[in-house]
Amino acid sequence: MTHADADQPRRPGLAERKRRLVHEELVDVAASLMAECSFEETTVEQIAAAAGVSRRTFFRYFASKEDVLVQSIAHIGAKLDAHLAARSPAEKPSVALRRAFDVFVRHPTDPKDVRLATVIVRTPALMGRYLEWQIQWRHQVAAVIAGRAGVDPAVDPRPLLMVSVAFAAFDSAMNRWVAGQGAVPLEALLDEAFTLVAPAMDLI
Amino acid sequence: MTHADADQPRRPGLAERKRRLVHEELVDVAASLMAECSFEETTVEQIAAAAGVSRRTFFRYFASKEDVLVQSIAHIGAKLDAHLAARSPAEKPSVALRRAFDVFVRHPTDPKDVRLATVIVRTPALMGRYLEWQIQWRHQVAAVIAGRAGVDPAVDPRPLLMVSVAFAAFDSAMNRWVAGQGAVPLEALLDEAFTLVAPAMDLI
DNA sequence: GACCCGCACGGCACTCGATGTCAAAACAGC
DNA sequence: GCTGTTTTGACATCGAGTGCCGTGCGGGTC
Repeated sequence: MTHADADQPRRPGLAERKRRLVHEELVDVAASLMAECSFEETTVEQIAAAAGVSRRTFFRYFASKEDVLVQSIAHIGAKLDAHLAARSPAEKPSVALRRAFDVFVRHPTDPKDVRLATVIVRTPALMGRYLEWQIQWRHQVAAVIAGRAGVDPAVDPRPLLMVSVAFAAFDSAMNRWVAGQGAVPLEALLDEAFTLVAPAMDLI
Repeated sequence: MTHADADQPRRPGLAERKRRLVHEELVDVAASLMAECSFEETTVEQIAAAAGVSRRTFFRYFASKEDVLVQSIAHIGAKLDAHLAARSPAEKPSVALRRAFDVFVRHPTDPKDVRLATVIVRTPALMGRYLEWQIQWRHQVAAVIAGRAGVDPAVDPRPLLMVSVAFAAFDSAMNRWVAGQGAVPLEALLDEAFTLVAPAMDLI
């Protein structure tokens, strides 16, 4: 690690802060290596060595090689349902859903986010893992939508369908965002995509 | 293999027919084993042994363990764009897309299809691989949609968005289909889902 | 029938991702 | 400085996936 451990080790506990540092370093090193070479060509051995830890330690921080990059997005997506639940039930679903996806936009745009998204989008294996997470989110968010409409998501297909359309819009925006290398703000792309498919999000 | 090689070895060539037989056997055995136990617990060793071939031969038929099940769907999905291209350009996109997805419905319903879909849907790793394929299809089908509307899919986000909505409807129908174990015909579920989101498929 | 060519198969060895085990090291609190 | 807990690294193991080579089988030629 670095030498910057000499400031106040007070608040979050020193061990915890070190752990976060190693975590961050692994993500950064991995994204860097995979941006240069491909995901497949980059081995866990290389990532661990570049971060200054052993291969075994790598797997104590991440369950799989894919997780090094996907976990960053995964923990953001886990907050989606909470953000949707915080919106007023009076809002139209299309508006509430659009606002819930603001959890993914950062101000100002972090170049590392663009790099991360780029590597994921162009690597089928990583996209696969990301989409696995998306399925979980879909059901969670659909449960919230069903709740505010007072229907049962197990028998009524509309909540999940509405949410799936929202994710289709999100993926469209994300793809255009990385295609333009982050030049066009993600917010604008989200607005455009969500507006186009809004009718299919207001099924209830 | 079996002893049933004594009929006319005329048309497709004997070697080719033997190869198809082994291919089919591997898919069937794999789906059966993975339906009993889980996908992860089932090893390639077991599948190969149950099919009467070596582990090495298994990988000459399938590039990966996931492919044993996903490849069956993959080769169907590869025909999607062709079926869409065969529709009249006068049709509304929502109708043309709905009809294109008829490539996935089989008459009568094959119980093996339901089993296959069930294993895939409930196994995250397999869903991931399936969704990787879906991304390819999305772009192919979007190219056809863009072509019939005379727009450039590289700059206009609408074709891909329309197709993504169609796949959201398809996935919804597929999920309900396996949830009901094939009792409700896939056609009816597709009709219902496509009707609900039709407005978002007629963007051009 | 003998020979040869092509091809699919099996066996072996190897890389790499992923996991369990264990001993040494780093840390926290006393 | 000592002790109990946690973290780490080294080793071993398993399964997925791949390259290489020898072999057996079918088909074609003389």
